Amino acid sequence: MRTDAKRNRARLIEVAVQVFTEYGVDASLNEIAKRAGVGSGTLYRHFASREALLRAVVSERFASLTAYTRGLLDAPPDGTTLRSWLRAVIDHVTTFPGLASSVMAVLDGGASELAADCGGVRTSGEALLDRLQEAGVVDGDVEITDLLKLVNAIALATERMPGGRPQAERLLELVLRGVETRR
Amino acid sequence: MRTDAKRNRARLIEVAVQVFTEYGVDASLNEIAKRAGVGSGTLYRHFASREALLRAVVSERFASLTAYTRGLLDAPPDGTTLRSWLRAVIDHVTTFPGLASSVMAVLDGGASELAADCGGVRTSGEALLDRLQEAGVVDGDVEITDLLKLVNAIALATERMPGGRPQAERLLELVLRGVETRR
DNA sequence: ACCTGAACACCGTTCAAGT
DNA sequence: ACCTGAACACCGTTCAAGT
Repeated sequence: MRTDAKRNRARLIEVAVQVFTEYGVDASLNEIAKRAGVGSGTLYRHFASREALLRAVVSERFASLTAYTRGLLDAPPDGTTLRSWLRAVIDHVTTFPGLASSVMAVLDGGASELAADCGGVRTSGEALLDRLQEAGVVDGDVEITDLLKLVNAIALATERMPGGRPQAERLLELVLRGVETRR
Repeated sequence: MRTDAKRNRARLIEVAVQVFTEYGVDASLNEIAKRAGVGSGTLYRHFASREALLRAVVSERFASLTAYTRGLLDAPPDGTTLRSWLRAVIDHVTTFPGLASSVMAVLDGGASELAADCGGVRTSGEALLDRLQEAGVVDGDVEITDLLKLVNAIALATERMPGGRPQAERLLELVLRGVETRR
C-alpha cells in the first residue's frame, strides 16, 4: 500500500470515530470524507461499505470485550458476575448511537461484516453463561442468544435518550430479577 | 374544508398505511404523495410533519388498545392478565416497522404528536399494573414506565427480524420470569 | 496505484404560481 | 382555499479523468 493511501486510511478511521460519536453510525459518509480531507471515492476505495468502516472502528473494542469476558471465566462465579458482564456488553454496544442496531442484525443471523467480532463475544459469553448455570446462579434454560438480544434491546432503546445509561441500568436490573412475583 | 381537500386527506392516510407497512415509518413522504396522486406540498399542508401523519394513522389503534386495557381491569386478575396485556402492547407498537422507536421517544418524555395517544395506554396500563400488584401477581416495585420501556425495547429489537413475533414472545417470557435463579 | 470531484438518482421541505 | 411541482440543500454511490 502506498504511504499516502495508508495515511488516508488511518485518517478516515480517526475521523469516523469522531463523526460516529457525534451523529451516530448512520452519519453522512460524505461528511467523513470531507472532514478527512479526502474525496468521497477514496472512502469507498478503502471501505467498500459503511459496515466495513464501522468494523474497522469497533473490532478492537469488541476483541477487548471478548478478552474481558474470558477474564471473568477465570474467577469463581458469584452473584455479581453476570451483572458485570452484561454491563460491559451494554457499554460496548453503546459506543456509538446506532451500533446496537447493527449488532442486533448480527444476533439475528445476518451476515454483516461485524459478525466475526460479535462471534467472539457470543462464544465467550456462552462459556460464561454455562459456568453460571452450573453454579446455579442463572436459570438453566436461559439461552445466550436470547440473553444477548434482550440486553442489546435495552441498549437499542436507551442509547438515544438523555440519561440513557442509568435508564439502561434500571431495565437491566428488572431483567435480572424478573417482573413477576417469586413463588 | 373543501371536498377535494377532504378526499385528499383521506387518500393520504389510506396510502400512508400501505407505504408504512411496506417500508416502515421512515418511508419517503414524496412516495406517499405520489402514490396518492397528490403534490408533495399537499401532503405537508395536511400533515405538518411526519409525526402528524403517523398520528393520524395510528391514533385509533392506540385508542382501542387503551379500551382493551380498561377491559382487562373489569375481569379479576389472574396469572395470564399481564402476559396478555404486554402481548397486546407489542402487537400495537409493532404495527409498522419503526413505530416502536417513535413510541420510545414518547416514553422518554419527548413531546411528540403521539404523546396524547400513548398517554392513554400508559394511564390505563398503570391502573392495571396497580391492580396486579395488589393481587400479588407482580412485584410491588415495578414501575409502569420501566415496564413499558422494556416491552417496547423488545418490540424495537424484533420488529425488523424475520420471525420477529415469536422471538418477541421468547424475550417477553424471559422478562416476566427473570434471568436469575429464584431463591 | 491511488485520488479527485462531478454526476446521478434519490431524500425532505419550501414556496411561487396557478385554479 | 387549496393544489402543483420546480427548486434547494442534502443524501449514497459511481466512475471518468487526472497524478
